Amino acid sequence: MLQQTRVETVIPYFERFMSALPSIAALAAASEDQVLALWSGLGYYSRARNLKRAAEQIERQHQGRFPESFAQVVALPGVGRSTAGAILSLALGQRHPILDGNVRRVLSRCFLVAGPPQASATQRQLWQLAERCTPQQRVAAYNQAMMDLGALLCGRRPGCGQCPLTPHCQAWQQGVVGDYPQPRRPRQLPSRQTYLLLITDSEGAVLLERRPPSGVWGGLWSLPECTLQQDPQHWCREQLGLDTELLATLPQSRHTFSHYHLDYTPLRMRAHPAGQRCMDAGERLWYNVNEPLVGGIASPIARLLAGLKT
DNA sequence: AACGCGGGGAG
DNA sequence: CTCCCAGCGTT
Repeated sequence: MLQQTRVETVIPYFERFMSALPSIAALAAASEDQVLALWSGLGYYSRARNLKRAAEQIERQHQGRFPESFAQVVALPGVGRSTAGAILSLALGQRHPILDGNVRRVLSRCFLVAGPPQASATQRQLWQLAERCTPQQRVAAYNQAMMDLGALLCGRRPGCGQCPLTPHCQAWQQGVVGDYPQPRRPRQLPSRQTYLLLITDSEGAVLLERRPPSGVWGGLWSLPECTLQQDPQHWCREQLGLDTELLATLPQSRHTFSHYHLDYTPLRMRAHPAGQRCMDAGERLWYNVNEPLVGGIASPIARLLAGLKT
């Protein structure tokens, strides 16, 4: 959960998740829908699918006991070098470096590591520094301290006056702390437009459909979409076999992903009871918005559904 | 080496 | 608005 996500954001999700699925066995046995429902709103949903796969792998390959070697831990789905190092150093005291956003910032400033942050040369240099700086003793305390330093003092507006590393920090000695690490080059995000169809039946249930297993919002439940060039009612008849009437056009909103903008216009539509064939192999369902989540729902979709609650 | 992958909080 | 967060997997 903490990959690319702030601690304060994670805490309530973590509490809820651990209450519902308190063990590796429970997670492995849970449905992907339940796991995604618990993850809904956190983003980067492949983490949730990988976490469940990791639990299954531990059950199958490690007899349900969490592995304790680096090679076995880093082989778990969704666990890379830094996460494996964090798990084994913090939980078991093993000597492994970590390199998250906090450590990257501290090391970049301390040792004047230039270059684009994502470039492999920069990465290699930072990992080498992380390895060389990691002590033989008290590794858990060291790694935790590096992350806390990056989070509390060595952030966007650094508090060098209180930092214990200033005697060693080259950026501070040269007065160039603000220049490190080098910022990512800003990218121009493309935008995509769509209608989101809020189709309700005579009982007020909303039609949801499952998104493909890969890509944005993979495996989550979402609303039917059609392009602005298509006629929504015609589209519903052709694609869903539903006779509909258009009730209202809601204001356009923008949802920004890490790599594009989604400009969506929600349409309130009512399905006429005549045609009800739109349940394709469990990939579509009529959802009562007053009931608990049936699976993962992305935040913008959840907000729209919440607007339908009675 | 570059890209895909969410959502939100802080400034 | 912009920036970036306890990064990883795929191509």
